[in-house]
This record gives sequence, C-alpha cells and structure tokens, in this order.
Amino acid sequence: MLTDLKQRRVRANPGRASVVSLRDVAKEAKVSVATVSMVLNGNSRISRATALRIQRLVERMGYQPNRLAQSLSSRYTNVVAVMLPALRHAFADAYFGEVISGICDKAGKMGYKVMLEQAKPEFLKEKQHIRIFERRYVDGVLCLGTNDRHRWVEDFGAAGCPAMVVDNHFDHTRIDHVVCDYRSGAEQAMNYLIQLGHQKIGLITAAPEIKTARSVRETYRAKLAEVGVEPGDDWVVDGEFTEEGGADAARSLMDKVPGLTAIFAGNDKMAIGAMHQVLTLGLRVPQDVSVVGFDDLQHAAFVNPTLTTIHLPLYEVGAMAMERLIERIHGRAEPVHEVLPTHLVVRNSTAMAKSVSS
Amino acid sequence: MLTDLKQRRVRANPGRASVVSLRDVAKEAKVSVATVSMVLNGNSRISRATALRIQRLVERMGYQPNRLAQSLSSRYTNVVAVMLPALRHAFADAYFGEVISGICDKAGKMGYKVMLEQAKPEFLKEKQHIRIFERRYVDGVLCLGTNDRHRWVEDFGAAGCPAMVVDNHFDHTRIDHVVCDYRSGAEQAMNYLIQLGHQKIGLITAAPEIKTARSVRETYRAKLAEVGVEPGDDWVVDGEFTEEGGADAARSLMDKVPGLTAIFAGNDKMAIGAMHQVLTLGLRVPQDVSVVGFDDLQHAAFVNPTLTTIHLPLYEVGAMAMERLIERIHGRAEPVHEVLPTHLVVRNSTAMAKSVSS
DNA sequence: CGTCTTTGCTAAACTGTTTCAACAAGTGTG
DNA sequence: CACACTTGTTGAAACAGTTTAGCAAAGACG
Repeated sequence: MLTDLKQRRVRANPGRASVVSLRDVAKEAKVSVATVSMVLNGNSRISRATALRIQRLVERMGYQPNRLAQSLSSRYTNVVAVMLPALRHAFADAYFGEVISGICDKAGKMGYKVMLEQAKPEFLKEKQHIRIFERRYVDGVLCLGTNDRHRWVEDFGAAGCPAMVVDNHFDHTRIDHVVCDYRSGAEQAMNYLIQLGHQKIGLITAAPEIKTARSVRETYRAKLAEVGVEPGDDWVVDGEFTEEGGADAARSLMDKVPGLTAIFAGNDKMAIGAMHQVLTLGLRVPQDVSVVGFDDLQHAAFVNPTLTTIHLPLYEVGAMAMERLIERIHGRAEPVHEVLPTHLVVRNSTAMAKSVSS
Repeated sequence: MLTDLKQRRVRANPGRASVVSLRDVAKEAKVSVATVSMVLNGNSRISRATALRIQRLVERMGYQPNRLAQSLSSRYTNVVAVMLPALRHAFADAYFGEVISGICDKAGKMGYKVMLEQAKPEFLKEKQHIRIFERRYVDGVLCLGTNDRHRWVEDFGAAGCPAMVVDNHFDHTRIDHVVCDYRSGAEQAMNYLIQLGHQKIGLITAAPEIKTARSVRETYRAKLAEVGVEPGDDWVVDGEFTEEGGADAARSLMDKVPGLTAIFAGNDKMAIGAMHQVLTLGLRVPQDVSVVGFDDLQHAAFVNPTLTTIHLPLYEVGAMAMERLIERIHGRAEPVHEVLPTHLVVRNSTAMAKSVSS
C-alpha cells in the first residue's frame, strides 16, 4: 500500500520533455518499482496477468529506461570507443571510414553505441584512454591505425580493460586483434605483376613500425627473390601513407631506378599519388609504368586510370572486431586473433611490362 | 564520526581494476562524502586546509569520478551525437570526415564526448533520435547530410532537444544551423568560368531537396543570365553527389550539349567523376573541357589534373556547430544561423574556353 | 554575557535503475 | 493437519555521485 507517499520534489525541468520514470509507472500501476523492473527484464516470477498489464501501461506512458541509472546499477554502459590516430585527416580517411562503417553497423545491431576518440599525445599522457573506462564512459575500445610505437595499447591489458586492435597485429603483446591477410594480399599483387613480366618493381610503403606494412615489405622481397631479383636499396621508398608521400616516393623511384616498369604501393592513397606523379612526369600508366595499390577504397575505381589493387575486407574487419570485442566484454576468455582474406582486383593501371610486350 | 560503518558488500569485480569511489576517499580522509564532493567542485565553503589535504589524497588514491553517477545527478551527460545520413559510405566520405574532425576537436576541448549515429529508416521510425535524449545518452545532436525530406529534424524542436543542422539550412523550421556560404561560392565559381570565356557551362548538381544545392543551382542560372545565356534543360544534370553519378552526368552533358566547354559540379566527388568521364571520352581537361568542383576535399589536389574548386571551411563549420550546440545546451535562447565564407582555389582543371583561346 | 553572523562541515534526500532477501498466500505431500 | 515448497510481490540496499538544510563552534557586537 504505497507507504512511501512522501512528495517527490516537483521536477525543475524548464522546457525539457518531462520523462516518465519507473516510479511513475509503478505508482500508476499500484505495484512496486521492483515489479515493473522485473516485468521489463522478463523475470519469470511475475504473473502473466501483471506482466501484460504493466507492459501496456509502459507502452501507454511512453516509458524509456534511463540508461545512466541502468548502467550505474548494472556496471555495463553498452558503449564502446573507437580510437583513431591523431592524424589531421583521420576522420576524412576512406580507409578508417570503411572500418568504422562496419563497426557502427554491427554495434547498432548488438545494441551498442559508438564513441569517437582521437589518440592525441596529451590524451594519452593524461591516461585518458584508461580513464574512459574508470569513469565508466565505455565498456571496451577498438584501436585503429596503431603501430608498434603505440605502447599505450598495452595499458589496456594491464588495467583489465577490454580492447581490440583493428587491422593490425602486435608481436609482443597478447592483445586481441582482427586483421586482413596482408601477406597473402602482397603475394597476390606481386604474383600478378611478375606474371605480367615485371621484374623491376618499386615498392612504396610506409612506417616500418607497422607490422602489416612489414609483412608487405617482406613478401615483396620474398616474391622478387623467387624470380631471382635482388631489389636495390632505392627500390623501396617511404610514402607515409599519403597521396603526397606516394607522389614523392614515385618521383624518387623514377629518378633512381632506371628501367622501372611497375610500382606496388602499400595503400591506395599512395598508389594514387604515385600514378599522379608518373603522369606528371610525362609517362603513361599503365603503358610505361604499371601501378598496383592496396585497400580497394571505393575511390580506386574512379581515378584515371582506374586502379588495380588488393581488396581488403575493411567493413568486415570492423564488424568482426566489434563482435569479438563484445564477446570479450561479456567475459570471453580465449584470445582473439582473426585473419580475414584479401583478393586482387584488376583494373586499368596495370599492363604487360614493356620489355615483354614490345 | 562515521556512524554509517555498515559493511559495504565486497565488490564482486573479477579481473577489473578496482576503482576508488568518493566514499573511499571520504573514509580515508575521515570526512563526509559531501565534503570531498565539495572540494572537487570547488565549493568555497570548505577550508583551505581541508581542501588541500583532500586534493592530495584524491591525487594519491587516483580517484576518478564515475560519470554515470555524475550525469544521473546533474542531468548533463556531456555527450553529443553526430547524426550521419544512412548512406553506405557515409563514414568513408571525406566531406563528412572533415566536418566530424572539426566537431571532435572542439568537443574534446570543451570536455564533451562524441557519439556516432546513423539516421537509418528503422532508427527514425522507432523515434530513436528522440530516445537518445529521453534515455539520457546525449545532451545534444548535430545533424549532418540532411535534406528537406528529413522531417525528423523537426522532432528535436518539438521535444525540446538541443539540435543543430550542420552545413545545411531548413526553410520552414526554426532549427539552428551553421552553414557554408554556398551562394557566394557558386558565384565565385561561375564568375571565374565566365571570366575564362566560358558560356556553355553545364551544371552537375544533386537532390533538389537540399537547400544548399538549390542555392547553387539558382546562382548558376542567375550568373548565366547576367551574361545573356539561357541554359537549356539538358545543361543541368543530377549527379547524386557520387563519382559514378558525376561520370554519368558528364556523359549526358557531352552528349546533349554540343559545344559545351565547362562543367561546374556541386561537389568534388562529382567533379572528379566528371573529369574521369571526359578523359575516358578522349577529350582533354582543361584544354577541351574545364571542370570546377565544390568542397575542396584534400583529395582534389591529387587527381589528374588537379581540381579547381570552391573551398568550404568544413572543419570550421563542424567546430562552430559544436560550440554553438553547447551554448544551446547551456540555455542559450537566441537562434543560431551562422554562415561561413568560402573561396575559389584555382588548380589545373580549368583553362580559357576554346573559342576564345584559339 | 547573550545574541547574531560567519565558517566548516555533516546528514540526508535525490537522481533511476537492478537485485536480493523476505514474506504472504496458495498448493502439494506425508 | 502440519510441513515444505512454489508463486507473486515488496522493501530496502546498492550503484556513485550532487545538493540542500542545518548543526556546531568561533568570532563580532551591543
């Protein structure tokens, strides 16, 4: 008999929609808040009749649980953070965009919200990446665009915070990851170029501190070795993962490697920059120089000429990382180390090597 | 004298970092939780000595306020949502990326977190865009990529939820907005083309339901009228804001408008698609056809030829929208209608019209 | 010396949920 | 008929903060 009828302070809530609480529903239904809560959570100890009555009331009153209170009580926020690197154009990057797309779609389906964070130096120095857990902003974090120098990734493991490295791989840390098969992708690209008769193949890559980039580089050397080619020091150039970098790298290659007939770039942006540079130098793609990219961004099909590239299942990588992260949050014990397959997409930036075709 | 010494249940928190609470600090300092709370919130009624002592203790114990509890009590979450349109590549879009970049940077500086949402049909049908307020996920929302058909934008005003339309403008709704000066941008582009001697200028635009696109279209007609040119029906084609659309639109223009010497595209993606198509048709850019874009995405400087375009201050638009939204959350009464200036960036996709230069 | 004000702090109410112990009523069993 | 078990529900504690009313003690003043 609702003994607790003491006046609730009238909500001083200027202009904001007055929200109904569990209490309001309970009072209206003349039951305790515990009962309403149990109905909403499908507790089987509530009679069918009461459950139905209250469900209708909840519907009619438009009750929405306050998820701050829910999270406070349940210790789960149902929010995960996406950590992006502190690059000026990180959000405007098609590569990250594709991964985030997969993350968000999966998150939505699993009832999770996605929060955006950038791994800026001061953010990390203040240990904010751990604080977002301690302060209960998130249940887990997905780390994009990481490299070996990002030692902060290890903090998550040490602090017991669910975290996942997306599309990269740390050697000396047991942190979970979901990654594309860069090695196999590089093999396919090199096989294809070699098949077309190319031997003097330049590699534009970046950041040796990125494991996946190292895989590509090693595969490049291994594949050339298979056909008896020993690349010179000038054959591998850093392109910083940007169009500008790719363009500069291509210039360096054209300068220092006479007779070069093909360029393999570690991502599409560098490939596009490189193509641009080759064309600027008055040479033709693919007649004089073939170019192969890596990523298969949507854009790759709309440059001139269209770009032959390795397709990475970035959307799928994002979705799977999200799924596995949620499992980890819910207590999964086994480590996650998923590798997703890649494939070659042939377009118009590649052709038979000149020495062969002529 | 801590009368409330009843045992707190031992935290059943397997593996997770044990977090210190206000209570823990209070107990250690032998004061009440209220005192600690007041110290942290800078309440002046606490003695300097106590404040200092507690601040040091807070530091030493590594206390971090639980923001779920804070938000529950204060009714502010310090989180805003960014609503993106339900396009497959919304996150991979450089246009949105640039705006989001500005939003996130500003949010970080103002102590806000950013949550990502996609305006999918079922999301809106379930009124989730209002629910995220009712359920206290966010204090405000920034709407990107909206158009006149998105009537849900009006729901925010009706429900008293702080919201802001970013880089667009609704005629019949008094919702706040921050927008680039599309009209002036289009004027600059048209002036420049006309200056170069172009008269037969095709327009690739999109979605008449987007106010800013309509502004561009109207300006295009007005500017042509100024020089006595009446564009035919075939001169204006829809390009759907995509590379593919731009390419198709360019084909249509080349087909149906004999003697066309310039194309003005409503965004850079369509411009790039159009350039690609023109080149594919065996014509040269800019010698045969000049192309002007709109946006000045980072990418525009790395296509071949580099793209002449209108620079939009998208980063700044995002940052300002965020700032104004926070003001609105904190009770700002006056409507926000900001317009940010644009400017022309001349690159290599434009040249004198053929009839003039020859 | 008694009253008033200021200072410094505390108890308790409040935010809105989940969950558990307990209890009344009804049913089944020996 | 007594006892145990099941069913349906409730009260209260817990989550972790903020905020307000109010209580002592100390200083100012008539």
